[in-house]
Amino acid sequence: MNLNHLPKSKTVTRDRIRVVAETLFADNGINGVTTRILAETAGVNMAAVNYHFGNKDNLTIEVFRGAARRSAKRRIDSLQAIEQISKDQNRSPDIEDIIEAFVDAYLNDDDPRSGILLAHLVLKHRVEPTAWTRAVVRDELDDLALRYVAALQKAAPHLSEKATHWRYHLMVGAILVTLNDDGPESRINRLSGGLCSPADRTEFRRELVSFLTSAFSNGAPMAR
Amino acid sequence: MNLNHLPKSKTVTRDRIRVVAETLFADNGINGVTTRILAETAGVNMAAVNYHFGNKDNLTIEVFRGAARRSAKRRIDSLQAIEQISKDQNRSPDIEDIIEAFVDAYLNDDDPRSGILLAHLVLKHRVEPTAWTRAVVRDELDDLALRYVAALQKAAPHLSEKATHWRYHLMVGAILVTLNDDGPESRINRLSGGLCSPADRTEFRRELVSFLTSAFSNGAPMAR
DNA sequence: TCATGTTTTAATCATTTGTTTGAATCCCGA
DNA sequence: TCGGGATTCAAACAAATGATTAAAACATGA
Repeated sequence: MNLNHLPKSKTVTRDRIRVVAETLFADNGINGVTTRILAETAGVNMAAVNYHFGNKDNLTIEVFRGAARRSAKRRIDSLQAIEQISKDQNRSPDIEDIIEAFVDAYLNDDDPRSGILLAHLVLKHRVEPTAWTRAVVRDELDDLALRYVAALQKAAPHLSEKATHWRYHLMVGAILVTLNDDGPESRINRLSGGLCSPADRTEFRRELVSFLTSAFSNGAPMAR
Repeated sequence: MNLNHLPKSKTVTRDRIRVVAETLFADNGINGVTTRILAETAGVNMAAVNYHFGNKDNLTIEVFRGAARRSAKRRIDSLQAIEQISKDQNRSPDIEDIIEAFVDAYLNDDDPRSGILLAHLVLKHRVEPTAWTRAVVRDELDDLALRYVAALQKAAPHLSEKATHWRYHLMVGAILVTLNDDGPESRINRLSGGLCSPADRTEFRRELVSFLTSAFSNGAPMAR
C-alpha cells in the first residue's frame, strides 16, 4: 500500500499511521507488523510512531479500542432496534434476528475489512492476552456481551442462564476462528474441495447464522 | 530397535526439553516461551535445545506434530468404535456420539493438559500460520477432519454437504477459542458472574456437547 | 521577516532472542 | 584404564526490533 500520493498536512501523519496500522494488523497480525515496516508502508519516519503514539503498544490499543468501539456501537444499535420492533409487535425477539445483528458487525458489506480486523485483534487477545487487551475488552465489549446474553436468554427461554452464557461464548469462538480462516488458502476451502469459500461473504453469513440459530434453538441434545 | 548402546543421558535431556516445552507452550503460548526460559525450566543448558533439535522451530514442530498425532489417533479410534457399534445395531451413528468422540480428545480426564496444548497450538496456527504449521495440520489433521465430516454427514442427512463442512469448521472454532479461555481469569467466568467455570471440565464438556449437538440437529434456522 | 513552538528525520542506543562456538566433561567399549 | 565420540556448558555473536536523541525542516502568528 502506497499512500505517498496523498498530500501531507498538519494532522495527517497521525492518521496515516493509524490507518496503515489497521490494514497491516488485519492482514498480518499484530506481531507480524514491525514499527519499521509500518512506518515504511505509511511513508513516514519510524520515530513518528513514537512521537504521535508514545509507543507501539499505545498505537495497538488505539486501533483495538477503535475497532471494538465501532463494532459494539453498531451491534448495540442493531439490538435495540430489534428489541423495539418486537416490543411494538408484542412478542419476544427471534433468536435468528439477534444472531443476525451480532454477526452483522463482522460480516457487513459496507466495511468488510473492519470485521476481519476486529476478529483478528480479539482472537490475538484470546491467544496471548495482555493487561491492556484485557482492559480494552472489559471497557468496550463486556457491556455488549451482557446485553446479547440477556437478549438471547429472553429469546431462548428453554435455555438456562448458565447454558445461555456458555452458548454465547461458544458462538463468539465459532465466529472468530472461522472469520480468521479466509482466503483461498483457507482450511475449509481446501477440505471441502472448493465447495465452501469463506471469501463469499453472503454464503459465509448464511451458513453462520443457520448454524448458530440451530445451536440456540434446542435446549437438550435430543430434539424437542 | 535397541537403544541400549546409546548414552542414557541423551534421551533423558532430549525428553526433558520436549516435555517442558509442551507444558510451557500450553501455559504461555509459543511466543511466550523463550529458549532461555525453556532451558532454565528444564534445568538444561540453552545450547542443548539446538544440539538436540537443531533449532526452536524444529522443537515446536515436534511438539505440535506429537500432540496432533496423539489427538488424531484417539479420535479416529473413537470414531471407528462408534461406527462399528452403530453398524452392529444396524442404524446410523448418533450426532451426539460423534461429537462426544470429537470433544473427548480435548476434554478427557486422563490427560487434561494435552487438550489445552493442542488447542493452543492449533489456535496459534490459525492466528499466525506458517509454512510448517500448515504442513503439520495437513499431515496430521486433514484426514481426521474429513472422516468426521463424512461421519457427521451420515448422521445428519438433513444437512447438505456444504452445510456439514461449514458446521464442522464452526464447531472446531467454538471448541478452540473456548478451550483457550480457561482459568479463573476467563471471560466467561467473569461475565457470567461465576456461574460458568471452564475449569470444571465436566460442566464444560456437557455444555459443549449440548451446544454442538443442537447446532447439527437443525437444518434450517426455524426449529422443526 | 522573524521568533517560536511543532513536526520530521537520520542516526544511534538498548534490549531481547535465537544461534553458534570451542572448550570441558561425560560415557562406553576396547 | 584409556581414547574417542557424544554431550554439556559458559560465553559470545548476530540479527531484529522498539525506543531515543539531537538536529533539521516546517508552520504559524506577531
